[in-house]
Amino acid sequence: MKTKVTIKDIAKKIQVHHTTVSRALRGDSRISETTKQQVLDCAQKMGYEPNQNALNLRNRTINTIAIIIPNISHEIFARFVSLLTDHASKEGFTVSIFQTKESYELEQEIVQTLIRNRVGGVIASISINTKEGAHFNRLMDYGIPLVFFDRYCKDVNAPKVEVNNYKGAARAVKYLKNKGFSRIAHLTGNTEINVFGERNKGYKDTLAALGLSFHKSLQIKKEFEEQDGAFLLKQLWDEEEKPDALFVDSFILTAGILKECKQMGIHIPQDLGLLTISNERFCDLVEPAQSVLEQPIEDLAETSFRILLSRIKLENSTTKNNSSVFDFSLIERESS
Amino acid sequence: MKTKVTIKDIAKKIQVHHTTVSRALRGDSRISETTKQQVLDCAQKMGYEPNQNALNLRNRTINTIAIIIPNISHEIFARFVSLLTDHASKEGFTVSIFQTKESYELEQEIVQTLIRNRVGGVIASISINTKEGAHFNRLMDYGIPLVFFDRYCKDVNAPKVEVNNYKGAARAVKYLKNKGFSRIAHLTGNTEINVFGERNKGYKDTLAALGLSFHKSLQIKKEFEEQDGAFLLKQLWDEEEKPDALFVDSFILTAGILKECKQMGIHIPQDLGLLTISNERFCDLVEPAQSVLEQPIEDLAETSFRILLSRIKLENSTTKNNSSVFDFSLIERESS
DNA sequence: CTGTTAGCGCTTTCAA
DNA sequence: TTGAAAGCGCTAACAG
Repeated sequence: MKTKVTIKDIAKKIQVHHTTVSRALRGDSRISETTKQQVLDCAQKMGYEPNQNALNLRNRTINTIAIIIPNISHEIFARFVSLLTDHASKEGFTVSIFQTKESYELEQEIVQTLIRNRVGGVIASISINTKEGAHFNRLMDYGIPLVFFDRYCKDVNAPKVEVNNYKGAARAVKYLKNKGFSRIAHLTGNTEINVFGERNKGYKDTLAALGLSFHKSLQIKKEFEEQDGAFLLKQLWDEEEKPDALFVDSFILTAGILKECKQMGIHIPQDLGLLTISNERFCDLVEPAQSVLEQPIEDLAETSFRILLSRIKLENSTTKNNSSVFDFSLIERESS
Repeated sequence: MKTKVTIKDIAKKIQVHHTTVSRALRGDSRISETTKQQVLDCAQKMGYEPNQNALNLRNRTINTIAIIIPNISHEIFARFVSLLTDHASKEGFTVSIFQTKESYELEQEIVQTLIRNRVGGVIASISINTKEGAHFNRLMDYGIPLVFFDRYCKDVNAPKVEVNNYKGAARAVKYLKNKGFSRIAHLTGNTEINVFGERNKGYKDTLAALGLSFHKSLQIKKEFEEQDGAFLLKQLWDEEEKPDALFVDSFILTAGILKECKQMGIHIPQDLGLLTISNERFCDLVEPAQSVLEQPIEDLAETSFRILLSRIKLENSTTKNNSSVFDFSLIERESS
């Protein structure tokens, strides 16, 4: 208990100055082999571990990067984090994960914590309730590199790594039309957020382009929950003109919809086609197996990290704002 | 860009000593209201943020706790982390998450990183490949409080928060027998790990107690993957005496099993009953809806944090080793 | 090859 | 009510 060994302890032990110990520990070439060995042995024996806080303070450089996400228990974020951690640890970085729980206030607090900790870099996907990006701008004022992925603040000038949501939605609508559906509704989130807004725009534009007159966009302006799906379905079913297919922005909603359909005796895809944006594993296990638009998470994670790393290394390049856009993959299953 | 304001900058600005600034910032009662206001205003204006590294170094106390888990993309861990973060942030702690990816080596590295960072406390669930707990003992040597949850090292004397795996397995076997199944196989992980070992023991003992002669335990000694489930099922089906029910330790395996069953024309639960230990959402959406043994994650998270917090506060109480054990919930659905 | 000095940003004595 | 001095653990610049 209470083994807190410092370089001074080692120094005292073997009768040299603590700077010598510091040098030996870092393999400075100017230290004699004998003392170097002595120091190393002694450090080993005493169970020395460098104090990272002291190093951070001294060197003003921190090998920790932080990820800010709405909720780790969404498959897409969990997998993104997992992949990103792999990349980061290969480069000697430690990754800390922070959840906003879709709260603007919490997001601001988190960013403040990161500034105080002077983290080396930040990768973020903003909460559904975030509109203003002042907190992220402060982060960059402090010289902390920032990269957005998926969801971002329009008023923050940071690199973005994202999926082409407009194109994806267009593809979804075209696909559903080809499958014989013509009354397609879109269940989405707050369209003031880039991802939902662009999907909805892609949806609307494509309906128009294809000459489909039915259109109905329902927004959920908070964190998605299963019951929202059930609620929306009932609402749609109460109306005079029902949809014959749904383009859904989250599998959580689809889960609620599926359960409600079972209750109401709605058959999928005969009565209602479903196409969901989702990276959930097990989408193919549900009944019926769900068609999905999948994000290329590997690409997103790899690219986000690569861009962040380059920013961290050339600490000052504010100039070019290299962003990346990838495409969804459409996976056809039984639900459409 | 490059706004790094320190208390000295503020001090210079308003012509006082930097210690005065420090005091004012922390609301020291001995500072006059006027200077206090001046300092606060100035700090605000200059965008001052305290340097947490300096604080940590100075105060030797860190408001960060770390969670070590095998893989964040397992629902149970994701939800545990999510809940724990909530509790921690309420108490002013920041949570960092680390994944071992079921690698012993990575786990050791992570623990070393945490020692170097002098984190305030650690909550851990060990990797499948970890047998020795020397690294965790070093952590405690450094005076860093540790609490295990779910999976732990037997040779480390730290509080443990877990589920009664023996009892859960016993309950599973009894339940399956009551449902009319008699040839029950157990698909599990490395039984040298506490959770798998105890489940397997509970399984075997209960078979014996109930007078069931068929018993077959298959272990997967690495991270579970879907294909393992398919593989194990085929293996079981090749044998002369087939099981009529499976007690499965992870939904990932069950996913593989379900797909293989579909291919092979095995009907569930008619040909084969299934009961899985799982906290996956959407277990009720798959076909057929899966019966599960669920862990009380809320209790686990809340208790783990509470114990850790008490350890952090009374930094020295090595004496009483308060652990907790909870029970599984059995949720019956169509698969059994 | 090794020791001295100074300082990263902050707080805590001890004096005034 | 404020200032001066010292130090948390470490490294870098400059001597020797």
